[in-house]
Amino acid sequence: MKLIRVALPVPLARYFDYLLPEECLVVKGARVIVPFGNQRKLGIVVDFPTETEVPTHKLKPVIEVLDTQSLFDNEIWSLLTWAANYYHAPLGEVLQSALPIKLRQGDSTERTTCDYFSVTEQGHNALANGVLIRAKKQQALLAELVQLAKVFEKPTACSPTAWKALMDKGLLEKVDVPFIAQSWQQRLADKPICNQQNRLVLNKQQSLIVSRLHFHQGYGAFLLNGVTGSGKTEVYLQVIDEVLKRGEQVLVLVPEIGLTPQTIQRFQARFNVEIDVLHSNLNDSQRLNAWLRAKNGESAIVIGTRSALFTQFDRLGLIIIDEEHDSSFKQQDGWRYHARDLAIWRAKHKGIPIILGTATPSLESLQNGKNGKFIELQLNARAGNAQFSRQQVIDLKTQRIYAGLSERLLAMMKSHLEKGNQVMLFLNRRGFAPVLLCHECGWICQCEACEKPYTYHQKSRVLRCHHCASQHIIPRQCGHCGSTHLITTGIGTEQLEQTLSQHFPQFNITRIDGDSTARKGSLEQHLAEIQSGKSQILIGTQMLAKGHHFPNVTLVAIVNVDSSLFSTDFRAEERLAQLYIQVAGRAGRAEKQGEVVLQTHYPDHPLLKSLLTEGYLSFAEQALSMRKLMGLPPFSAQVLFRATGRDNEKVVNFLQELTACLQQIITTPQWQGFQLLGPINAPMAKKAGHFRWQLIIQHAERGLIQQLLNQFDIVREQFLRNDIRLSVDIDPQDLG
DNA sequence: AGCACGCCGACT
DNA sequence: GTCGGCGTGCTC
Repeated sequence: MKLIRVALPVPLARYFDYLLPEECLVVKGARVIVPFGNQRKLGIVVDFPTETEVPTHKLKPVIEVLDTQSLFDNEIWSLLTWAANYYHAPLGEVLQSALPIKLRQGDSTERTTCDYFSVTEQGHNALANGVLIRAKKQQALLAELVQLAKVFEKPTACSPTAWKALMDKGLLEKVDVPFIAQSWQQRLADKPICNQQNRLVLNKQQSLIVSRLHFHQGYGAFLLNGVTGSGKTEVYLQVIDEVLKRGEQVLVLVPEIGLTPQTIQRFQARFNVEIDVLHSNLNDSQRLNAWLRAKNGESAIVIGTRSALFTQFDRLGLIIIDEEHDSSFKQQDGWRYHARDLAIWRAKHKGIPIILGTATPSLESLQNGKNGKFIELQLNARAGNAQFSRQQVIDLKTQRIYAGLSERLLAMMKSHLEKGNQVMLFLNRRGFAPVLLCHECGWICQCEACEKPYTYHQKSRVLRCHHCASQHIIPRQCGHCGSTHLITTGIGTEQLEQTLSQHFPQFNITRIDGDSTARKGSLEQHLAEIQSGKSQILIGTQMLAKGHHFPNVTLVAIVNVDSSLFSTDFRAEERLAQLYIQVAGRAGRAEKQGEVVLQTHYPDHPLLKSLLTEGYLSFAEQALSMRKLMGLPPFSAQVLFRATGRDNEKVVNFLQELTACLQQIITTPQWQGFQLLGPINAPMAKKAGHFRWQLIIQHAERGLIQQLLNQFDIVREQFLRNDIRLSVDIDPQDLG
């Protein structure tokens, strides 16, 4: 019997050893099914130890070996092992998160034939005889399908009910075609890679950048700082074109909701090559397919969000991160990796260029530009003759306010709407009102589990906790004094919608937030309403700001910026500035003068002033010097330890012990310069019934933090307890 | 993380 | 009497 060491998807910082019959062959990176406690689990083979510390009677044999080859090529294996190390996450979890769900469940990596279909003879007859005359949808679909090749894959945009009806009637059948992998170049045959007629003429700045990237060899991180509308996408497309011509593949990472149909269409219209878009509504088989296609070199371009970073390629030649500053590139649960940072690592080790594009670079990336780690490229000429938006700050102190809207803003809205234009309002609070309280005694109706006020939802007539998603009926009486005089305070998107519908009854309103888009496809539906001009007033949370182009919006307002100006999170101002610039870019495209409005009680706030009068880069400059003064990132690296548990006392004590232990380590001279911030209450001190405390470790040298954590990993075993959970977040983005 | 074992409260 | 709550401990 041989020994194999297996990484399992459990949050334990260790591997498990199993017995393997001598005659069984298995390689590193293959999947195995193993017994684990009284369950079976799928693990990845990571090593072949010659001896083990586990007493022999505890060793169990492997149940099944699933692969004869590793599922991970060298490139991705070294990325994942490095990442597991850097983010102090169990390798088992990291490896599995890089596989499509089907492979995590033990499915075969063989390409199946089940995705191929063909129209039967009956189908052709039915179409000719007009049998489907009363089933218009089916008729149309079938007519479309006969246009395709004799054997085809299921079209992505097709009604599932019509498809099923055709299958059930036997007009359509699944065919078994042996699968033959074709590289994207073979598939392309003699068609050109790029549809030249769709190419736009580049301005001087754009062509300089394209040729600079064209002549670049090997690794290089390019920070493409392009103001909204300056033609970033065209630069991407032309650089991609060059890479494809060399026979190499391209990976494009986009933010979570930035994957707009418009962007995808633009890629598809430009290139004749195979493009896989890792959409949120792909099913597991489609994801597996896309994963295999990229690995085998069948697709040329892969576009996807964060997790698409772990796609393997036959010949990867370029990585693009669009909207580089976007916080959705940081995974917020499980192992908390930053896809942008890992993408840079990947590009560096692969020796290929990476483009980080944005109109509002993160302060981290700007600093990397200054210290020479990134090459900065500027695009500041707006394409076409679109004008810059006019901006205005409304001082709420002197204004009468209706549901958060000043009289002045209402007047501006009226004038824009009456000219037939659209108006967009941002408010970062969904629901009707964030607080329900007693007018007699001040009692606040709050969620027991999180100790935060319930948000009042008027339409669905419930109280909802936005931190744990629990619901509560609306009480008729105060829970403290019994008074029936309960009132709401604060304003949410729902209330804004109500107030505006009273104010502007002649206009339609579309609201886009987590509540109105919870149903699948409803976001797309709402966006279509806006696009078609069916509604004129648009209300939304931050999610409305990303990527969508609404040419008829001429007035954009951020209803309240004050909470961001005085936040405990040092990144809040940066995010506000990014939102503002993104939003300003939404107004006044298409030759119409746009207006952007901020409402605040503090119009003289220095960062706000520099943002408005001198623009994002000078805001960033000022924000960077403040960060430097305070020793905050990017001038230091941070690690956040978060402890959670049911018993508040125990959690505090635990984290205090841990802090004391770290304190002990860092008092020696070799560990100078560390700062321990905490233990302090996490911004969400109680969430879903668990108390949360956190500790931030900060040091100017990233390497030293890593060394300390490695040192600490040894001691960490002693801290393993089951009533308290400890999570580690390297380079935390959200201190909440 | 899961899952089993184990010990105390409100139900047929 | 038992069903089931979650505290504690373990997984090669």
